[in-house]
Amino acid sequence: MTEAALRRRAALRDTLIGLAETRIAASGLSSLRARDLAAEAGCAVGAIYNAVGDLGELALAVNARTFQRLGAHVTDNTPADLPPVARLTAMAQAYHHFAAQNRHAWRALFDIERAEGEAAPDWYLAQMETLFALISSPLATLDPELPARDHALLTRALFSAVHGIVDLALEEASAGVPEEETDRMLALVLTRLAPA
Amino acid sequence: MTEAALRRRAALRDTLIGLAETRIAASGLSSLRARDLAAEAGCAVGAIYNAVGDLGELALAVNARTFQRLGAHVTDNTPADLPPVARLTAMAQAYHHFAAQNRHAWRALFDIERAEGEAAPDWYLAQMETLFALISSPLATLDPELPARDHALLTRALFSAVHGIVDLALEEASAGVPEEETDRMLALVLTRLAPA
DNA sequence: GCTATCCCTGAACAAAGTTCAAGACGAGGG
DNA sequence: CCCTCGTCTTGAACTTTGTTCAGGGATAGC
Repeated sequence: MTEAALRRRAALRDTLIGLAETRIAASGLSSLRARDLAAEAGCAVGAIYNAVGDLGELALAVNARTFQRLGAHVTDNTPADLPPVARLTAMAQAYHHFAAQNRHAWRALFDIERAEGEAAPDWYLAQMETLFALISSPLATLDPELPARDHALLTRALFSAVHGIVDLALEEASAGVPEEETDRMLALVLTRLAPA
Repeated sequence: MTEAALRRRAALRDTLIGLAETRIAASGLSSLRARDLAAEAGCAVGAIYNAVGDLGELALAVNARTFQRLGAHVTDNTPADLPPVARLTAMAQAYHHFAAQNRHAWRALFDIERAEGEAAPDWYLAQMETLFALISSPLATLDPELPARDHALLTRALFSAVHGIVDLALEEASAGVPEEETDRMLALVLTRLAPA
């Protein structure tokens, strides 16, 4: 394959990822449709399968971008000079706000179903580690006595707990649970979890 | 419609729910297919749509049963005479075990996507309340000073946190996270959350 | 300018949910 | 016992969607 052909292919790939990102942000993962994409990108349906493996791969590419944005958002909204509990709370609330403002894209992060027993892709695990690392350090400051094993466990647990609270809150946001309430929930839980 | 016809219809409905339950338990929500069901039930595809509204409704019926079983499992595996923190831990671990032993059915509880902005069905909310009530009472014992508002918030938050921990743990169970580790995580979190 | 290669096109295929015209069936009356 | 009428059942057809592929067209190398 020649240079120019490779570039054309890559360009189409980028166009498609961009379109997919917009679509997912606007209407969710399930609104990703091959024919729509082809129409928007001005190419034939078949061309999509030359640029990306299939729609699932396209969704994964969007998820990779979303993960980046999520990580950046949390980092940017977590002042470095806060005491540990406040830091953890700020991070959790930043996570919450990102999820609330990017519902569809955020949902898509967890809605892609892997085939039974298939492992998560490496970049996904790496991104998870990045988020875990953010949690890990204030926890260590807070409680230097904690055995390494428990520390790792608690890190994961904290992330999962925050994720669960945000998940169910947004699930029922239609039922009128206001965002501040969720923020208070997060603060409440983290405050209680924090002191050893 | 005559008596007998109504009974036949109800019988087919039950058959279908049973088949759907088995299928979902074995291979997950996405393995529910109209043609397969018809073949197994020994009827034509069209007949399904006379017995139940559509496949989504069938999945909801299965979820209602799963919710019953989940509630019973948690209740049955939570000794009444434990001190509050131990009670909460026992409940969380019972929740975890049910989810682990009934992965597909449990997943289906949360995998049905409601249309944007549509409220959850009443029986779903009622079942949630039942689970919340189980959590609420040991929390009250533990911390009678907590304002009612915070108490309600903390109840929801606790449930969500446990749910999140179980969810991510099972998600990555393929990556070799053993069940005991998750049980320890739950115990760790609840122990820390408990004392005010 | 020729040829060989590879890409793009869009029609076709394969699932899957859902609908519907037509026939079968059963209940009630003659 | 048979006819009639309404209802249920049937399975083919329609729809939507992802994916493939044969064939035409462009492009690179000579």
